[in-house]
Amino acid sequence: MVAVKSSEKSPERNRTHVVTIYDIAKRAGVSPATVSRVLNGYPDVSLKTRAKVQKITQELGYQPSAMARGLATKRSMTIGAFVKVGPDDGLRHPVFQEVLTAFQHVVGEKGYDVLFFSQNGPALQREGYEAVARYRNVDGLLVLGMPRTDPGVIALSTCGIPCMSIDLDLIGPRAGYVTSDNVGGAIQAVEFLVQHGHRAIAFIGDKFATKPGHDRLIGFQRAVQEFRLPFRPDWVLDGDFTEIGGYQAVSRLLEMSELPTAIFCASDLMAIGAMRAIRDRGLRVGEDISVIGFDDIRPASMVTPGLTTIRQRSEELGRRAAQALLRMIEEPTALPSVITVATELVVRETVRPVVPRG
Amino acid sequence: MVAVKSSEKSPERNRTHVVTIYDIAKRAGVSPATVSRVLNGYPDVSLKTRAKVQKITQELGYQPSAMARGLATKRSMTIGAFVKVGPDDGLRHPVFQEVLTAFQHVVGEKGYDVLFFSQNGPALQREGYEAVARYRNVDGLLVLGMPRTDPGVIALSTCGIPCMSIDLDLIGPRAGYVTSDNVGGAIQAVEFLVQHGHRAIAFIGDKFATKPGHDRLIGFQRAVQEFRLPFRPDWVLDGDFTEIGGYQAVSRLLEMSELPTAIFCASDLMAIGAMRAIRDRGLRVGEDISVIGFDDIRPASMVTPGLTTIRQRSEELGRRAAQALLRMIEEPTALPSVITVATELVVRETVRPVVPRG
DNA sequence: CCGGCCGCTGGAACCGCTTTCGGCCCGGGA
DNA sequence: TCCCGGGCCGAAAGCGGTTCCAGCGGCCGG
Repeated sequence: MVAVKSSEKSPERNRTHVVTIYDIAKRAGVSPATVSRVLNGYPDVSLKTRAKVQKITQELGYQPSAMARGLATKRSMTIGAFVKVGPDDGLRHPVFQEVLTAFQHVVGEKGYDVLFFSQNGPALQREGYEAVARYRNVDGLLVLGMPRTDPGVIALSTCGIPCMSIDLDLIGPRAGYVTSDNVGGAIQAVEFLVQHGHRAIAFIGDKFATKPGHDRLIGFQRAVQEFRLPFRPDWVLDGDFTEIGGYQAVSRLLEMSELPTAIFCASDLMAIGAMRAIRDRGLRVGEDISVIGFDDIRPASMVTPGLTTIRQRSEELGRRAAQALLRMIEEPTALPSVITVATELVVRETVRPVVPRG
Repeated sequence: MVAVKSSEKSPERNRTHVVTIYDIAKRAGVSPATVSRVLNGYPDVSLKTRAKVQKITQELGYQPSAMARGLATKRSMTIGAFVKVGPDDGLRHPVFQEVLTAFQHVVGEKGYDVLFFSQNGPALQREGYEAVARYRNVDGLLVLGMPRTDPGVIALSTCGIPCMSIDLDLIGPRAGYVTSDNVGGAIQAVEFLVQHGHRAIAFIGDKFATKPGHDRLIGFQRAVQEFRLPFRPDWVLDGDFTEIGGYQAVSRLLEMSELPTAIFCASDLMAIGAMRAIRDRGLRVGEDISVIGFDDIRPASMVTPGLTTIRQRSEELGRRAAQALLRMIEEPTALPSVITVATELVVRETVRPVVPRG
């Protein structure tokens, strides 16, 4: 009898039946529509009904379902993120970490969660970026450090989903981006070197696959021109934006017959590699060869001597991207924005006045 | 006429109507059920129908909807992640980054994406962790570095959703965790110090809010006992697991009348702070005072002298957590596992043989 | 020759929630 | 007194899939 009773008279307490708004409705003697209304805070419900529904909602331990809601609403309160993966990239890259935390913080306040797409998943491999984003029904997209060489990534700019990218110039009707003033920052770096008497300056960059790499080289060249420095093509090397790459590039550089007095590395990681290369060569960084980096990642302040560098305001990058994205999501007519945030010179100890060579 | 035609004769091409399996079904002259079957690769569909449906699916540019599928299926192919936020935590913490990338990599292969819950969102604040996880219908949970002081976090261990945590001992019917062998690692560290003749050893830890902090202290104490070292309570200090905390703790330490010959820091960040404090005090790290850290984060190899430390195999932590989680998700009867992964000593330059004091 | 099984397919009931449309009731102005 | 408008609420049609169940025809064994 007990068994019968429990399975017939209170079917809503069955096994693991999740409680729905129908359960609430039945128990409160109202319609599901009304329950939905109070749950969503619509105004046109009498105080009495509202109170009753809320009470029962509590009692039953009701939990809404994002999937059901999303299906009906066509909004998921989710931001999808494509972030570059690689040995020194993605979650592993200090700049990106800051960007991401800041980003998540501001979208989080509005109730969004962020979904990291796995880039080795079968779906992405087969269907491509846009398909995955659409599949998950994300309200917006963050694209972080992805290479511009991937056509699938470029396609995101025209897919209609609001989209902000960082370090990649995706623009489209619903796509904008934010980036540091990389060329300005590079000029800043060279200028600082020049102020210390350096005129023989090498540049370590990347294969120009990334926008920052490209822009920083542009900035370097522009500065060379502006300050009428000698330009030596064999002094611009590829360091792949990694520590080891920087090490190798500078090792090669130091074997040349004629040496620069300063090295501008387009990333701190490369700069740190460069510093090691210099030391391994028996030279002193600062005294013998000045080094300046770019990014101002955490380790820059930890190494000795402290790395002078151009700081990216990563927290601001993330914040601005988030704000712009939210705007695009919330007002369908909002135009996409391209935002560039200024860099700032942080001087530590790796740049010293040039001393005349023997 | 044209207008009429386009709005009456081909309603499926209306505005932005997303194409559904019904559209495919109609066009292929089959039922939606059949379409669903071929889309999901069920075997019981004739080759002819299958081919036709696939062709039309292509033509129409059909995209499935995760929300609809999830609603019907009760699976979301999503792993939810709660990761600690804080100035030196979460995405910003080097160990966690490795863990996360590895984790995402392995779950990604199985088609899962990972959803980072925003911890400042209104929902989480109001409803709590479990509610949010349930709301999003995640198939599994990753809990990373969350404090054990939060009852909401503890509750996750019994919420029924498969759950793996790292650096936090959540266990329950569907909850396990993976952690480094923190006490073993700490013993390893002390042992190495002892082998170099050190007997006066200080310990910098945290407020014991975190499991790693707690366990490393336990390990330290156990080692002290084992090697019959003098135990000085005033030589165990709180460094808050941050660089600045380590700096401050060691600064205080160095003002004492009697100094240890070596310092064991329960994290590399603190160790790096410690190194700076030692230098600022006019002492040389290594020569005057040895330092050993824990974690082996990237900067550990970048500072000079290179930091000797106990490495956490973070990549393995993430991988194992992912594997265990997948197992729990895929086989409902799988028992939760608690996994501990061994640490490994990496010797660089901050530990030197003790020299007798003046 | 007939019953039954098997391969294939369609019908339809969900999954849990939102939202439009309209109805009911009540108060107030004409 | 009648009508209109507004506050409150219910019915029902989706949103896009999945899956159980039943049905149909053909083939095989008895």
